[in-house]
Amino acid sequence: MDYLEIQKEIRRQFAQAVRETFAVEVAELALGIPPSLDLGEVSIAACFELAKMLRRPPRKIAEELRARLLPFPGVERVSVAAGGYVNFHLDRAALARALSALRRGGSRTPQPTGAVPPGLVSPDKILVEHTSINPNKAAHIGHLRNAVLGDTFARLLAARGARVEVQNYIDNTGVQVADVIVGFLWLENKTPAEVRQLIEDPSGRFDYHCWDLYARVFQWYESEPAAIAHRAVTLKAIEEGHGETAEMAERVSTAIVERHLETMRRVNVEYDLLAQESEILRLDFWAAAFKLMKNKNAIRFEESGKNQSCWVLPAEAGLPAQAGMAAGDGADEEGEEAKVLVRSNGTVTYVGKDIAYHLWKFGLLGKDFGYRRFHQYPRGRTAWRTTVSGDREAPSFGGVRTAYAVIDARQSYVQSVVAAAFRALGFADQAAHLHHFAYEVVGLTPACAEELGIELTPEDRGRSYVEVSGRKGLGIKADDLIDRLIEKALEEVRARQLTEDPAEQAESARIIAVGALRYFLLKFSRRAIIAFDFKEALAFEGETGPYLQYTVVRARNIFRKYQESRPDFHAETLDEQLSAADLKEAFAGEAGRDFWGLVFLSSQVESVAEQAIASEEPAVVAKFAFRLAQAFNNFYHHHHILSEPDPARQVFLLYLVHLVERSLMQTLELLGIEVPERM
RNA sequence: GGGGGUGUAGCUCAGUUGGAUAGAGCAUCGGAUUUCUAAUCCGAGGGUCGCAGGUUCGAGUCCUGCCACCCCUGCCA
Repeated sequence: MDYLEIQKEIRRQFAQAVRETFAVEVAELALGIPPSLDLGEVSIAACFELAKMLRRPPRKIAEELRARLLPFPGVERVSVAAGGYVNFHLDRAALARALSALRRGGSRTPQPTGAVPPGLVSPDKILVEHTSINPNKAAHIGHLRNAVLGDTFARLLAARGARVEVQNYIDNTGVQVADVIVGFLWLENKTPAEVRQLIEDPSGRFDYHCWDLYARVFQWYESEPAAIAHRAVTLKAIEEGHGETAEMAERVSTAIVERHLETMRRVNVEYDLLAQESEILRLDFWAAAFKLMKNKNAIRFEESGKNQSCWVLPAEAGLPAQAGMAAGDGADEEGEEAKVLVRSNGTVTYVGKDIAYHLWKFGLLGKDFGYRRFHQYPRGRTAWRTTVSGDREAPSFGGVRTAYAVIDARQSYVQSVVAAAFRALGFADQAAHLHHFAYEVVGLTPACAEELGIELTPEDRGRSYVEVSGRKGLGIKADDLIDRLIEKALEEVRARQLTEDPAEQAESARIIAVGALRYFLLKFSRRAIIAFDFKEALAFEGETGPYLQYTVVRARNIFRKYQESRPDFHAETLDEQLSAADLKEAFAGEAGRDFWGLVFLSSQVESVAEQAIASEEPAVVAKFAFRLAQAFNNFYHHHHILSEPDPARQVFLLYLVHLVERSLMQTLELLGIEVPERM
């Protein structure tokens, strides 16, 4: 039995013991870990609760239960501690053996992939939507946080056996794209041919050009308010989907999407499907959703009032209370406010389109996209893109029972509107499986902002962070940051003189830079606002990705060196050289405790992954990886393995190193962090 | 006005669903390795867990009321 199985068994048997002894049920039995390994590995505090119910001292209850719990497979003994904790002391040799089996043959973490054969709509498939950047300019660090969180979450789900489909929503017909097109047409006076040339120019960076252009368009709108009229005209042309303007928008947004995919590929993020708003429009997804909502009376046409001539989702539908001003001023404001889905001019709002998209995700729309291949990743995955008429050999997408949408916390209200619409339609079950994976934005520390040449007010300087602004062109572009990280990592790699080969140096620098970045973005819980600071983000020491990578390299160096004189050696066979009695002895007593601590920690990878999924918190895995690495580094300092004179003990130490290396490696794969050959 | 979030060491943050003696990293100071690489390890100082009540065997964690900061509250997306 591995750790997860033992936990499950303890829950079951403890509940049963309580039932049989006291004829009461314990609900949601929480398992803990005692403060010291001497007190056991699994603890239950339920007896304090039971004491009240049974009117008996908790310690007595614990004692009574303890007697009933043995024999227990995988558990050596059960003890009662402090006022009434029931603690389980696991059979160390047995757990180590189970862990070896679990870690054998390298990582069995399946790659997240959602490619399901056509026609096979899968209710157990899980959809993760992330990234979803407006395709009108280069990606920035906030987008990286979204993508890395979503990608890591998808990896976690896949590692726990789920079939995962990763979608990236492309709002290619929205205002933000329109604004950039306005810039090309009226600020730069470019013809479609010239824009195409700009896209294809290998010496420039099209996404960076758009970044600046977008900011210039906003300056223009501010200095000449009349100019904003161009936006509506352009947007209308894009939505209608024909003519030169629409073609330009299509070309520009596709070029930007390609840049985004490349940027994300650099940080080990891939997608299965790009779901585009243009197809939601062209294939009348909205019309289908609209009809559905009308038929089920989920929405209402307003004859009067401030939303006159609009179709709205009424507040009664269960919208969260956000509503208007207090009625005290005598105005005829209503206490509750409805959400407009169709404007008085007949156009649909963003929320409306999002409802249609989400209905499709759950297979509730009765319509489907066409699909065409868009990008082939080197490791074999294919990113598909929605089209009007599709490719016959395309796999099926959507039609899931559970969907996660990684969207920043500012959009919580809008996301709750989508769920409310689901409930109003009678899709309560689907609404409950529609998870808004909310995370906080990335800001800049005032010092960092000033370093970038952003002028700050004295008030701003006092804040812990300042907001980035795409409209002002203020922020840190993802690729610039990655470049800087690689540059710094390369300096460090060269300084260590481990290799002369420039290709290996470059590869190591890339891996280290990406590891540092991904860990930096993952180590904060998703509700924390990250105040970005170059010093912290570029750190390679302490609680960082490179620290984790270095730990794995250290472990591997031991084997590398050991193997030099023993070419036939295989770490996989170490397990066989140790009997149960050997293991039992090695983990016993004062001396064995630290060894055992390493194994016990290593055995928690799966349990930590489950916890991260349940709490939708990838940081849990990041923190765990760091703890495991720290424990190993401490061990590494205290035990010199290659010079160990006792051969039996040396085998055991090698065995430990191997277990930790496999476990840490598996954890890093969950985090999307690679490990270089040498560091 | 209403809804949501946050408040823990000088700084940046964890805190396993209410449990056993509040923890890391950075920064500061002091130590360690002729050895499997120091991108490492050990140690020290540093805390009114925003404030005040409450709930109970037990509260950083839950409930109430304040205070501070942030976000949302569009016929923008």
